[in-house]
Amino acid sequence: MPFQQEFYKSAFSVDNIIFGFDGDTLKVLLIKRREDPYGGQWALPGDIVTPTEDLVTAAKRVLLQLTGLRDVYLEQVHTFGKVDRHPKGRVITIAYYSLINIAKVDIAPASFAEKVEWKEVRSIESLAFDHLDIMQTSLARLQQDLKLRPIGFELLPEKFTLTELQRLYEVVLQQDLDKRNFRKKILNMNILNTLHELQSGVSHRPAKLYSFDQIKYEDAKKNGVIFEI
Amino acid sequence: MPFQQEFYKSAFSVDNIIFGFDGDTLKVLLIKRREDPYGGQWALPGDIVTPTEDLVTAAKRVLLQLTGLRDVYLEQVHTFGKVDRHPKGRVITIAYYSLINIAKVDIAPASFAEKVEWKEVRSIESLAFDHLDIMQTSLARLQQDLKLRPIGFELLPEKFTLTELQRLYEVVLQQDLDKRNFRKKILNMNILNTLHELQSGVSHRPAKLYSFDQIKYEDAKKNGVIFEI
DNA sequence: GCAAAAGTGTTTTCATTACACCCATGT
DNA sequence: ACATGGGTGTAATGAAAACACTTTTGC
Repeated sequence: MPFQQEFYKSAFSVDNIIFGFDGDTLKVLLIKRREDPYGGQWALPGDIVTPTEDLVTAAKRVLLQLTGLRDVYLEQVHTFGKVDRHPKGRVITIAYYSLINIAKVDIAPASFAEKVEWKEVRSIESLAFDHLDIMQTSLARLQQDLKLRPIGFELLPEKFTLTELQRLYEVVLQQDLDKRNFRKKILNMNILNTLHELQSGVSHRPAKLYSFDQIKYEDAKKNGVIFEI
Repeated sequence: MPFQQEFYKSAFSVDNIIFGFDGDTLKVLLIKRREDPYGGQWALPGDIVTPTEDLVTAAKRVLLQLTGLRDVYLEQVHTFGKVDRHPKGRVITIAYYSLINIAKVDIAPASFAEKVEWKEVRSIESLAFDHLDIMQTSLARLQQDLKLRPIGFELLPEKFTLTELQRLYEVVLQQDLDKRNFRKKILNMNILNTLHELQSGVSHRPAKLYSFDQIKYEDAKKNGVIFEI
């Protein structure tokens, strides 16, 4: 550890809450820490922000290392800075959540981690540092954002069925939604492209595929359409 | 400047967006900086967070210094950390907004400021550092929060009239509201005490005074009442 | 008695909710 | 032919919006 850090013992880091959806449950990407403090425990991936790097840049760097993905939906959540939150010194951390299409990712263990794994959000009971708190705060924020912004699509493949979309909302918000009302609401907003293409490989009537259209969304917004689920 | 700071040139600060309402306009407390960088310019009050101090503690300290107030409504907004946002080195800053009753305050210039003044939010066109951006982000957040949480009262005297409350909402949200509908909505929530006391010193029919009741609010919330304006 | 803001209900409009059956495909 | 999820419309309900006149006080 360089002298000035040893002395001043003050630094800032980013922590990433990387959400993924596998069609059934909401997951978050965790690492198993190799070293102390909290060696062997599950934690959120994160890293110290270097002196010449913007906060988002650092968050994107961690994300790229772990998932190989660029251009990912990223949102700053909150900054956690309790004096004693890190046993080795003063580290305040800025939390970012990101939404990724879980199928696109082939996760690669980073050097600082023994393992990297998708864990079901609902099953997580403890994490290193104050990461459980951070994760819960981020989840609450995701739930809030999901209702008011068209970001759910970030968690799905580019082409998706309305049922898949609905299921995503149900899982994240933890509430059941009415099928007909849900479809009406989404389709009336006019923010989706109806692809003239069907689901395949299912043993029932295949569903129509849709994709989110950013341009349509901007247009709709101009015309006073307010996204809300 | 101590050696390790000179060397590492990395620090974190808090900046406070202190909102006040004078019955007519929304104001924010600004300081005129005494020293460079940005000497002579208006800025948000803030300070470096010491190594042994929590973030909220630092924010409260700045607030106390400037206003003499403790126990103030305080909310973390966002963290600003662009590499070049501070000309003297790397300083990331955590923004907190607070809501205070403007009448309670006798503002005291802090040592680092030439002047401290309430400025109309709408009239502010530039500030030192990235403080304009910070202020605008905080205002947007306040507007959002004001609609969904019973925090408007924090900006008013303990006893207030419904017209005052309505005016506050109109000014902050920048939209007109219907008098009867507004009253209906607020009173139906059952979160106010009707004081059996009237306004005095006005040259028209005096209005009833009300106060916000936290206990009533908690009760209402339990019964499924959702605060929304 | 006039100016100024306080106070008060009803109707209309619109958005949300609740709800059940036929359809297309794979096995 | 049966199992599985896909796809569709209407009526009922409740919340939000629109709207105008009387009341009380100070001057």
